[in-house]
Amino acid sequence: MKVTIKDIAAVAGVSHSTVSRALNDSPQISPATKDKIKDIARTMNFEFNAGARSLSGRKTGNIAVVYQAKYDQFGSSLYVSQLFIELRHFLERMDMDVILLEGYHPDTGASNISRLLRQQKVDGFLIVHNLITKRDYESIRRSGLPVVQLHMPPIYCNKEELDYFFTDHFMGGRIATDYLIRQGCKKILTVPTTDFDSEEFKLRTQGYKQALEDNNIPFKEELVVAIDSTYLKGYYLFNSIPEILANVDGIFFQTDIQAFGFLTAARERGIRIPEDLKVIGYDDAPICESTNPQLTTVHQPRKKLAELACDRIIDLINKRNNESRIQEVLFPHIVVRETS
Amino acid sequence: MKVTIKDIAAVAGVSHSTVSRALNDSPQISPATKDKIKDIARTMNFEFNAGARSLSGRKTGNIAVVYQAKYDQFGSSLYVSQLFIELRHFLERMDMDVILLEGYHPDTGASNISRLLRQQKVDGFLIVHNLITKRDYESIRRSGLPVVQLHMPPIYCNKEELDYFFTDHFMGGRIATDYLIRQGCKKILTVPTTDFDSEEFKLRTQGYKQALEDNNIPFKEELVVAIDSTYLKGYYLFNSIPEILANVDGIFFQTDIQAFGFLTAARERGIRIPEDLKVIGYDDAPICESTNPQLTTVHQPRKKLAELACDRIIDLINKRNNESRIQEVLFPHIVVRETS
DNA sequence: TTGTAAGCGTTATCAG
DNA sequence: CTGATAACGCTTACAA
Repeated sequence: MKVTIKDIAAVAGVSHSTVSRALNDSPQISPATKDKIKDIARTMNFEFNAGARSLSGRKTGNIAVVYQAKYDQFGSSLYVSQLFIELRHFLERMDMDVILLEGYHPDTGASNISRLLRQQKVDGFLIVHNLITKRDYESIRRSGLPVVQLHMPPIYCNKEELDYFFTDHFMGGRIATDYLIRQGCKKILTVPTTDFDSEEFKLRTQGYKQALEDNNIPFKEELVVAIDSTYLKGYYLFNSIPEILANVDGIFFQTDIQAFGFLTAARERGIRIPEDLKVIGYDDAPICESTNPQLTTVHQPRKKLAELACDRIIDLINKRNNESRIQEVLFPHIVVRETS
Repeated sequence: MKVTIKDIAAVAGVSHSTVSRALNDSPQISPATKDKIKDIARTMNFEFNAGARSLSGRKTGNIAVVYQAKYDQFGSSLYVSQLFIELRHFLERMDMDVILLEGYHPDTGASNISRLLRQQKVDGFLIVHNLITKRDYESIRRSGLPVVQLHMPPIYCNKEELDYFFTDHFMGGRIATDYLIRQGCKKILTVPTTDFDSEEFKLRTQGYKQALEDNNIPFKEELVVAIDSTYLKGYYLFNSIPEILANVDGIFFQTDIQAFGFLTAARERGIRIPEDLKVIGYDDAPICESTNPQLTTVHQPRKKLAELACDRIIDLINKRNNESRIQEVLFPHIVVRETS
């Protein structure tokens, strides 16, 4: 039923090792036989048996994408889920399958990374998760498998030891704030999220501070108000901090969904945006174009990020340019729409 | 470095086959040695080598989840992505890894199902996709691997041949409409999506018709208006069909996100909901609680669905109760909130 | 109840 | 350039 290299060998009248070499493009096979064998393989609908291949020391054809499930589909996880679509997209093009999982078993807390390593199920790790243990990074390193860290720096591992592709969250916060200042805002509120595990929001807030300083605007602690990354919390911001909002002329929301909720509430109250108050979001989620007015936001180059990460991990798997780490921090940029 | 059953055998002072049997819970091994071996395996941090295991005819430990990527994160794919979280959740508890992929290669259109089959990379298929070819279903059947169809019936395969777990979309449309009628609505608009590939919306519309008929309300073609499953299309419904909306006292949106957009527009126009107009959505997405007023909607039992499907595929993989198909259609139910 | 040995499909080493 | 052959780690008759 299943066709193996031996079946092909029989048809081609050669040994199975010749078939293996031919299909793996070994230089020691003559072009003629190579072509013949490849033809036969194609017509017989041959695919390498994944188990056998991995057993005899070659690739599994699988990449683990390790992420952190957050159950709010509308918060930061929205960005991650979009990023994931891009990742799978590139990997599929390279004929890699994706094993998607969380870092730790939901019940036992056992490390999925260490399990996959011992099972030898994958050829590399793409990590979109900042809370992987030092121990796990070390296990991966000992195994010799490649890791690429994505989106955010790890907390329990020195990032210099890794290949990584991040977006510059500090710069994101800075350009967002600077943009509002250049639009004439003087009293700017920033709204990070209450997801305190994520370094990214701290960085955006630092960028916010930096922009204020650059423009000689004194920083005020009370103008940093963290709320959950949900529509509803954005919506009810007027209820939770009315005095602050009354004295503000610009808001930098650190996720789009918060801004979305806020915009709805603002319109109900007749607040004119951007005339009375300018608003900028973060992520450039598809939802931005849906708001009314359409949301000005900070775009994170998720597609580029995914592409770089996939190219890199494939290179590492194939031992190309693997003597040194590649570490890139991409700049976000502002997408000007109607709220600013 | 990697620990194998031979290493364990050496420590335990038995043969590697005894170790294999013990760890696989073979009845022919004495409880004493079994315990001893399991202990050693645990302390040595042993895991079966996935490649070797699959080669020698046993399980890969992988399940393919085949879905259809839709790039609008806020439409029907939202429901699917939530369903996927539930699926992975259950499978992870059973120590299965998930290979998530689309049915067909984005560039070549080659079947991923047929590839996985030939590569022998997975133990079973969970299909959340209605456009898989007949040919692929046949390949799976020939391979002897289990398939469970989820959420929606396949278009190119007779569903009676499969194990499946669906929600009853017809009934969903019917109860939604019937509920509006019992709230006093007489002229009810329904808004399916323009995703014409998906049978589910046709079924919901049929359910809508049935409810009208049950209540002796004449069906009118013009009261079925398909729009994209986006916030914005919902929002602009007033612009696209003003006359129709003026003469309607209830709306059954077939996805929540459409209703969400509509509600925003309605409030801007001072339309009182539910007093002037009652609205019901579909899916019970997290966003429902975020709308103002909160959206009454049809809840699809996604968690239950995921659980049933995972249990079933595990049973099938282990050849339990596999003589006949299990086919279940779950009923959705209404979650009453504030728009009705 | 346990051990021995063959075999799964592939790659790699060594001859020729 | 090609063919035998061993090896990868595991399961499973078959023997004991």
